[in-house]
Amino acid sequence: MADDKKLTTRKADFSAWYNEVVLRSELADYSPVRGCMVIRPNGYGIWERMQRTLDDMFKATGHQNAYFPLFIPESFLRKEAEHVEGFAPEVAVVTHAGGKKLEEALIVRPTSETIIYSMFAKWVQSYRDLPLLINQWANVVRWEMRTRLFLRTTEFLWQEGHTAHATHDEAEVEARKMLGVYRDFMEGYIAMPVITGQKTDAERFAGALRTYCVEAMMQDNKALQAGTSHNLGQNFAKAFDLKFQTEAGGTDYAWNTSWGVTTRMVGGLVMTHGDDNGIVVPPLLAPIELVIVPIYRNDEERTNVLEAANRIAGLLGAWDRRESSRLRVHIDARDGMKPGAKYYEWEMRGIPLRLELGPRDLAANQGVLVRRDTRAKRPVSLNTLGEDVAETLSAMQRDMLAAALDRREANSIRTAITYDRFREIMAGDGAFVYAGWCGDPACEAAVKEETKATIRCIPDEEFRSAEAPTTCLRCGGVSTNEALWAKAY
RNA sequence: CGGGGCGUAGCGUAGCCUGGUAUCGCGCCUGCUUUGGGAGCAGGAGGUCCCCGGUUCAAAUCCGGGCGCCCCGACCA
Repeated sequence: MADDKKLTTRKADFSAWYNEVVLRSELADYSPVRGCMVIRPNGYGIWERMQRTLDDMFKATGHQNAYFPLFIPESFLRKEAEHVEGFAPEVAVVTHAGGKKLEEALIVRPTSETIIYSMFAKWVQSYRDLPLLINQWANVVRWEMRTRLFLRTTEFLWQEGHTAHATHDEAEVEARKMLGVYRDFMEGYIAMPVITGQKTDAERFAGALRTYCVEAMMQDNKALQAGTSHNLGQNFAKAFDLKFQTEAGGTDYAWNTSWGVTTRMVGGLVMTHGDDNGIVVPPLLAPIELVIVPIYRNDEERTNVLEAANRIAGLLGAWDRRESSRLRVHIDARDGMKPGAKYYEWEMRGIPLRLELGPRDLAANQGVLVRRDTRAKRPVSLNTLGEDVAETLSAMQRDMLAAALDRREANSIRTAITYDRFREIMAGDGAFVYAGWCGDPACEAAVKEETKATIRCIPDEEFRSAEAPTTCLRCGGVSTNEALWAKAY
């Protein structure tokens, strides 16, 4: 009777654990169409909070939202040579509509560079029209071979920022700035520490000059690319004739950037914080921060406890945490379900705090407060509950980031190792390995072939080792870059 | 696309070898008793056994064909 209630443990089978926990916490479900998923209210609630937070951050950095169409003329994709090569294999194409074959097939956007820069070309004439800073929230479709809930689905939700600038350097600053926004968001809200850095040519976005990324370590020591930001140079501007008159009176092609994060972040959240009891949602992203579970043995107690629960929920809901947001409180008043069963359910769903409230507590003017991350219980006075809850939530938010950071560093290797040792590590538990690279794509490819590990990025200064590696991990030649090597999702 | 597994009630499954009343658990509904870590009893609802064809008096079961899904690889946020 017990076994089917327990999750497969992370240790036994991380991949099976992930699938089960996503389904059982009701974040998402499979759809009738292969590779697509339905995002259920629990999952969408987290996404909505991610969206709202990021959207505010984009606005604060001067961006405006707009919306561009789902369908793009097939010919647009072909205008940028590298871009079409990168995306053609995974593009869904509409050939028939309105009962007729279309004269020109339409592609379902896999990303919107082509349609957006073709429109920018109409809107930009002068340097005075720059910079143009646009973001859109949208769905995109990429026909993937193998899919996994949230991590890789045929259709996914994302935001894509697209900007146009007068100079290369200005575009570069923008690309780096938005990478910083992503980092702040992931560490500050998802409590998911990331390494920032630059992609090698092999992993660079098709059509970009340079691609920057944020990479996070999951609990199986694999890397998750959680977001990317590209300096597109003038590649798309040239393809779509996005020109402007310069201050000096000449004409030049604009410099573009694009940057995006997706619903994949929800998967990152799950694999960063989840445990064998379910998911753990960081307080700032939790649709419900505190659930009150009333305990009673008869109608009279039920009436009293629920009355107290409602009073408390009302007070907490009005509790001002200085940023003038309200505590998001839910009372689980379902009858005929034992308190223990409710505990398990809310733990599976990762709700940050639980307040157990029974007759004995009321008599003592207290409740029992339980943290989801540590599952630690402690009695709290009802007189100071607002302060206690607010403090516990911020402590939990901090502790979750710290724990994830500790785990990442404990599973990172910065000392020089032989290639044989590297192979052992990648065949075993995996790790983030900081090691030298000669710069030759052939070495990078050979490592991938032999170990499944890839260069996740050339880490930014702050993440590099105190002493730079001197030799290439694979060939032993002179290292030109310190690289972060890991297996990836 | 290669390898593996699986399609039987909402979910998980037994039955298939050896053809004959479709099994069990969870969940769901009703009632009563319960409720401080996954409640108990009683009653009840729920099925194109993935699809099409064949063999047979009779097919979940045997035969042929198809479809779908999941897992592992090659491509990718």
